[in-house]
Amino acid sequence: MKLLNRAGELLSNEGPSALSLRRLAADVNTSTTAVYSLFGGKPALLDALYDEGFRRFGERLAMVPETDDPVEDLIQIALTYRESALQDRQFYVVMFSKVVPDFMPTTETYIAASGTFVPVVKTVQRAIDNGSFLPDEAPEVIGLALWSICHGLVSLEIYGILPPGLEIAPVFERTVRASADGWRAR
Amino acid sequence: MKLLNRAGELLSNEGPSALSLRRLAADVNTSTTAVYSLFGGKPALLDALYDEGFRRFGERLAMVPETDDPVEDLIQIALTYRESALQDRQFYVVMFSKVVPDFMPTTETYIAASGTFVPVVKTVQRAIDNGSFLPDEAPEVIGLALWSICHGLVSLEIYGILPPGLEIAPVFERTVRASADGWRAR
DNA sequence: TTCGTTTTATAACACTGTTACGATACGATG
DNA sequence: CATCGTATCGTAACAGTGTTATAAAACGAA
Repeated sequence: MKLLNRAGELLSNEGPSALSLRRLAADVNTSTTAVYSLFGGKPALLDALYDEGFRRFGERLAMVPETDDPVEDLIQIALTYRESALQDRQFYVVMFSKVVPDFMPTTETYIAASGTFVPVVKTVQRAIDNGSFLPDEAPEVIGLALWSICHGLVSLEIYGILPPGLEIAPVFERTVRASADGWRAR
Repeated sequence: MKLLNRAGELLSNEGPSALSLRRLAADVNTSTTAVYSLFGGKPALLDALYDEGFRRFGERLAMVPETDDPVEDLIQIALTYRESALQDRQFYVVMFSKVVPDFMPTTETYIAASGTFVPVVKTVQRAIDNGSFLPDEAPEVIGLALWSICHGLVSLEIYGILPPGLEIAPVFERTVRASADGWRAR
């Protein structure tokens, strides 16, 4: 579908505010009505982009190889999280921020998006089975903690709210490692 | 200024999309031009709200008492962070998310907002001096890590992206404690 | 071909932020 | 007190947005 591709381009190249239906329709030589018959409106279009964003995201996270050191695997997943987000930052803000007021993903696409989180929980489970992490805490909780650190740091970075002059990449890695250490058996 | 108060109310009660200049002007029996002569436009109004939001935020964080256990103080700051954000969640999304496309705070108000972060760094410094945290890492980095965890978890919570049926408050606290433990001397 | 459904284009509606223009109000200066 | 200058305000218009009613066109099946 040309409309969806162009919408992704507009979003990536010029940001959410450039994604107007008239602009989008003109770019692919059609009319705004097409968006309504094919998707159902702008929220539905955003929903499709949301879905596409999580698809790419999940693809990249799933490509992180599985070693016999699950904690190190988590670190690599986290680093991949950041790289993916920065690579598709306009998609990222659609997925994790409120660029369009009142936009909420369909529960259907939301559930599909939640699948992105599964590999993290599985890796945490391996770390627990491994004895690296204490079994006191549910793997979902530990996974959520690591997920939140990634999300928090990356969104602060994308929005430019981080202290200036800070070399973010190494700080990100050390932070993730420190947080993982917090769950470690000792 | 009645305009700013009403803007805050609209933002808090009905969300960012209800904050239109005509609506706002009508609610205080004036005209949209007032916003332009008094503030300079909608971005400038948002800037004022941004400032107000960080002022409240910083006030609450500064109210956390200082004990002789700086690590515990950090935990309390984090819990206060979450409570404050949830209490003024509409302000929070203006401060930390992109509810209005292309809105960026003035560097002036941005610097003022950065002051909110100072108590965190100071408390981390006390924890390092105390011997609770290793001196290997700059206090800004540790502070940023804790700050990011708060931001990440809270924004996921506000946007409803968290796993349903999850009791968030205790998870939040355990997560923050685990992350603080990650920096601990051992 | 003919019928029915889907997709499309045009145009309008209601809404948004913004601004030019003129009127009003206010405060300090003469 | 009068006058001037500035700041504020109201009306109206402009350009842009998402959305929708209506009608035309395209397409596939009978």
